[in-house]
Amino acid sequence: MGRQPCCDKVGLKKGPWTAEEDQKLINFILTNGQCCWRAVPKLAGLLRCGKSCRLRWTNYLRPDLKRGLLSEYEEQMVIDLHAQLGNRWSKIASHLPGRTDNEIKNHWNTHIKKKLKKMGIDPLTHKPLSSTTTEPQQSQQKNQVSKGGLKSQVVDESPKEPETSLQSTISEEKSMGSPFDPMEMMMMMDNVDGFCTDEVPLIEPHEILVPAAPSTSSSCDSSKLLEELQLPDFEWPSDCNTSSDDNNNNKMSLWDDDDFNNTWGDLLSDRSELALDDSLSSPLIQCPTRMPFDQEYSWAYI
DNA sequence: AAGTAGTTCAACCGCCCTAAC
DNA sequence: CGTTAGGGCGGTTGAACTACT
Repeated sequence: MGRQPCCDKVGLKKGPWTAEEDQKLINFILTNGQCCWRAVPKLAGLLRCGKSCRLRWTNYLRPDLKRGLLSEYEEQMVIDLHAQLGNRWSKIASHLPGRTDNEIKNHWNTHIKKKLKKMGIDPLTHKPLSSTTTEPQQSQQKNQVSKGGLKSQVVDESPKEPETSLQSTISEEKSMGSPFDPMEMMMMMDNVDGFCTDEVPLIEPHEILVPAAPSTSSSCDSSKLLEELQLPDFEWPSDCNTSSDDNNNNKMSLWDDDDFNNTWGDLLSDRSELALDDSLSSPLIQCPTRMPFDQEYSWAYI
């Protein structure tokens, strides 16, 4: 007896997301926070499976995402964390604010792997290529194992480190005499960004945007829901079409980022065109208090 | 300019884990 | 305690883009 599919795939759309779909998803999550993903497509009016919505949100639409290539810092961080954690991309990503596991995985496969090979380092073992077994054998092994679903064995090819904290793994790394000192890196990032990534939990948008979401919100009645919410003062520009608007820049300083402006800005700028419920926009604009995350965590690392 | 090969990355697939029943 | 559903994760795919011939 196999598992039932996560959703009824009949009639569901696949492939690239359109701007309209993005906007629907964004509006829904801004309004309701992240609730049951399975219900999201239905409630948001999307012909997508819930999983697809979650992926789209976490990998692309989340406002706290950095876009663009990884910096030198981040790249080095990924390399070191990979040496410690293996292909546990989500764990690696959790140490890089604004980066997704998918993004890091892709970057690893397309850039870092090559880079390491060029440097004569085996990307799997992080040891000089000459001292490791040939890669074809390893990757073959890996494929066999992963297809068999025995993930614990896959992990074995990376250094043994089941669930130890980064701190301890870092000390191991230090004792191994790695030229790269991740602790130092963390300290540096701490200084640069004003927080230590280890200490700051990644903020989920529902925590940010719907801090007072009532537990009885199952009905997803936005007008009622919004009355109960104390939404942060996002001050969405009422008219984003005026591109060189300084006020807008100030208002959007949290996400002072081209990509953000290209995606969210564009999407939100034509809210009216899609005949959105006014109740969606007004609380966001009128709510007087700016949330603490704004100052403390600030997405300004973008 | 056209064709081909290589590269990138968003999205999908299928398995695993875990909480709820 | 077994079953089920939902969410999360890592691996893979394929369309779009770029570089090269």
